[in-house]
Amino acid sequence: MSETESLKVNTREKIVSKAAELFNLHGYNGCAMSDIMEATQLKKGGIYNYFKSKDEIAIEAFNYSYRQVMERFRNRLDHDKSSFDKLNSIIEVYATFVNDPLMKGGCPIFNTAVDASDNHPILKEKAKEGIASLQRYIEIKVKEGIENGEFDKECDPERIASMILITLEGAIIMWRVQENDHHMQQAVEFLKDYIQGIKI
Amino acid sequence: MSETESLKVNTREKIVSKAAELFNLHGYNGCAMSDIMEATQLKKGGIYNYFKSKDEIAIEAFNYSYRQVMERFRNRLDHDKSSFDKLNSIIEVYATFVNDPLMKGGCPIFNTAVDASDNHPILKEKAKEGIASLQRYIEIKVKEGIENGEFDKECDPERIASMILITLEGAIIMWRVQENDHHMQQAVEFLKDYIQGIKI
DNA sequence: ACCTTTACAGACCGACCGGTCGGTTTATGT
DNA sequence: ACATAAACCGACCGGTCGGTCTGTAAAGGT
Repeated sequence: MSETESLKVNTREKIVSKAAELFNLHGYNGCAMSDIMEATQLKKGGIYNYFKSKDEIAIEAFNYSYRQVMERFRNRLDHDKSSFDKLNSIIEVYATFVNDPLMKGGCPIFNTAVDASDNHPILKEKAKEGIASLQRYIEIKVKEGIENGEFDKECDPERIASMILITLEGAIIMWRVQENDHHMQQAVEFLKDYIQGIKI
Repeated sequence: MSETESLKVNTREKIVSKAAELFNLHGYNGCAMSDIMEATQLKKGGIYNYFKSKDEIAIEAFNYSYRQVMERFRNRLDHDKSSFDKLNSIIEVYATFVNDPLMKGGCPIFNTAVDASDNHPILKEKAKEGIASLQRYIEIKVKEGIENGEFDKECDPERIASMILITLEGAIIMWRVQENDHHMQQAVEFLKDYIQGIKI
């Protein structure tokens, strides 16, 4: 029983993780069920045994990716003492996304947002909420920095979080199109200066 | 004869301009021939009388959009005397894209880049080249500013052009997802400060 | 040993996609 | 008025999509 269940969970998880990667690389419409079938080495029946629709897979894949992103942040930020280091780490984690084999195609939250902004209301809403909570996450780090005297009291956490997200998002797009990470390097360099500038 | 020809041209142009709008809003795959048929009030045969494939329409639509973007820049920048004003205008033109009924969905060059970065090599290449030339366009304005003594000789035109594009691109994405232009406003505000900073 | 449940296969379906093509309407030159 | 050609229609095609359903093999419980 427990053996069966673990097998079930593994198969299901395999579908989700493979689908998450495919969706991140090619988008929702750009990835057909046949692609997921090939990636998971399963046939139609095997997949639809666990999910009732492609939508359900996509939503679960997004949740999976979201958790992965947040986990990366937490793992990395745990080692940082100062709020400044935490902001720095957020930027660096994003920069690593673009060439990371475990998360091909850049940040899945951003990619979902771009991909689903038309033609898929449910995913779009999830991406929208994902980005909003990402922004809150950064805002909190800035606020903590203000409270513990690291950052200038006059700086605007909402604005700083917004600029970080905008810049990284833009850089990821540029990287995808131009096929080199020159823009991303520049974005990282700029953002590091930027947060240096709010230090007291 | 001339009447016939003008009708022909008009129909063809109507297809291109409507398709350009649809592609900009929903992407290549997100816009079916049936959508273009509905928008142009033509049936299959009417459209395929002018174009031999959807691809051909898409490519011509991109060229059309590209010309429109550049025309806007030229029209606006003609009124500007200084290089600083020209840079300012570029930023403002981009900002107006997001709510402009004549170019719904933001900058078509950026949108094509995002939309076609997978799954459509030809369009991707065109968008890639389009963005590259957009960057050169901005670079030239910066260089002119350096030469005529407006901007700091030490500033890096390539870097500045890159930051402008990254920031605007990111802001457009944010606007599309979050459905408000708050991020765009912030990006514009930031960029105006940014180019203010390179003034001598 | 038998029965139930689960995991998976794969044939099949209707909808829709981009694209073709023969027919019909409409405008033009003579 | 008539012939010619361009503009346009709409039925139709092959292919692919997401999704369904039935069959089967294996595992587990009793």
